[in-house]
Amino acid sequence: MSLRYGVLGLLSEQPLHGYQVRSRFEDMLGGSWDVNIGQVYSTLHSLERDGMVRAVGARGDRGKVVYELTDLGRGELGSWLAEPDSGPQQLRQEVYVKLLLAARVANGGLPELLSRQKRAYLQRLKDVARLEERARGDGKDELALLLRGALLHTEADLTLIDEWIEEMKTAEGRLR
Amino acid sequence: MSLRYGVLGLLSEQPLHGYQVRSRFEDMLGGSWDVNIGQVYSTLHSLERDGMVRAVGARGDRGKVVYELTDLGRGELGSWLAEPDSGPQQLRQEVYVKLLLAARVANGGLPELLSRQKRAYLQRLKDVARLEERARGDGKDELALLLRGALLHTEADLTLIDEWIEEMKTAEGRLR
DNA sequence: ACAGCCATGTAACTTGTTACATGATTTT
DNA sequence: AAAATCATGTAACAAGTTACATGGCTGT
Repeated sequence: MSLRYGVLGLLSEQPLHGYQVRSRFEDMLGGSWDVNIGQVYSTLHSLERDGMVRAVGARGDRGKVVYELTDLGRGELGSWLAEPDSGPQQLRQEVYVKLLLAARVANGGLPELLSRQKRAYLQRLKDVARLEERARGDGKDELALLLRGALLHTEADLTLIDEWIEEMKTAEGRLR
Repeated sequence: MSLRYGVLGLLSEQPLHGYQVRSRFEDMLGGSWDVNIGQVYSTLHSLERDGMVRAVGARGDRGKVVYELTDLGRGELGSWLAEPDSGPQQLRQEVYVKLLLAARVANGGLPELLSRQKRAYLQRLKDVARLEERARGDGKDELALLLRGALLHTEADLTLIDEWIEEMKTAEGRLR
């Protein structure tokens, strides 16, 4: 879904062809999403089918096909943007399922998994912090803000892991 | 992917049939994922095709088909559980794309979107807090921990939104 | 000439969603 | 007898990934 609206959003600034859409999208997200070029084209085709975009003019320069938003597409984008993201929190993320299952079926292995997961998060924290600094240096303020968000989320995951480890310790204590 | 491993994990405790898998899975996640029963069956079929599970015995009680883990499936589950969740932070979430696009193309509407989004998060915070209390009351400690995680993540999103609002104010100030 | 990028596309596949069809058993 | 729940499945679709095919243009 994100790519579909991403394409609409980028086209709302100016007409673009597929290859440009990809590079702008990746640029917008600081290269954190390797947008698949094949998917860009099928998204454009499906948007065209649905009357959201239209190919403008004949094939240009090197067989380029430039697309522009239709009124329908502009309206769709507008209402999507106006709507806040709700929907219940994603408990079904892979980590969560993994931790729950580990607690159920691999009780012996749980402490190791927790500490390994903690190390992975600490690494991610470093990576994200570095990316954020770079984005701020490049003057990409919006991207920097998003990376700040990623950092906050990673910190949340770390807190959760630490609390889990704590809880395991006290549960162990109760058993003795 | 989560459902695939979720099924493997649940089957590692004991053989189950499709309907049981769904109810255990939903129970495990506190009903926060309405697992589609059709998908449970196709996942079981695909796991069977890949040699991870096998139907045990003939059709029982009411046409029930009970599945059990194979050695291959047990091994696959084990290595998945042992591996921490890495992979770069999900910048490509719908909210992020939406906020970035709103900043680019709907500058006038951005403040409204931010405050609407903030209200949505505050509502989510309440919902999750209520779910967590209920889980704790029911003695579902692992689920309660996960919901605590969801709460921490929602707080992270709130912090991000607030920082964004702050940044917009100071940017406005610079323009005057 | 060749490597590498620009540019468009197709095919096969996986995960997940929605909706439907079928029938047995249990509860009201 | 009707409704709800248990139980298994299929079909059609949406979104995304991976891999491949094709050709033009640019720089070495």
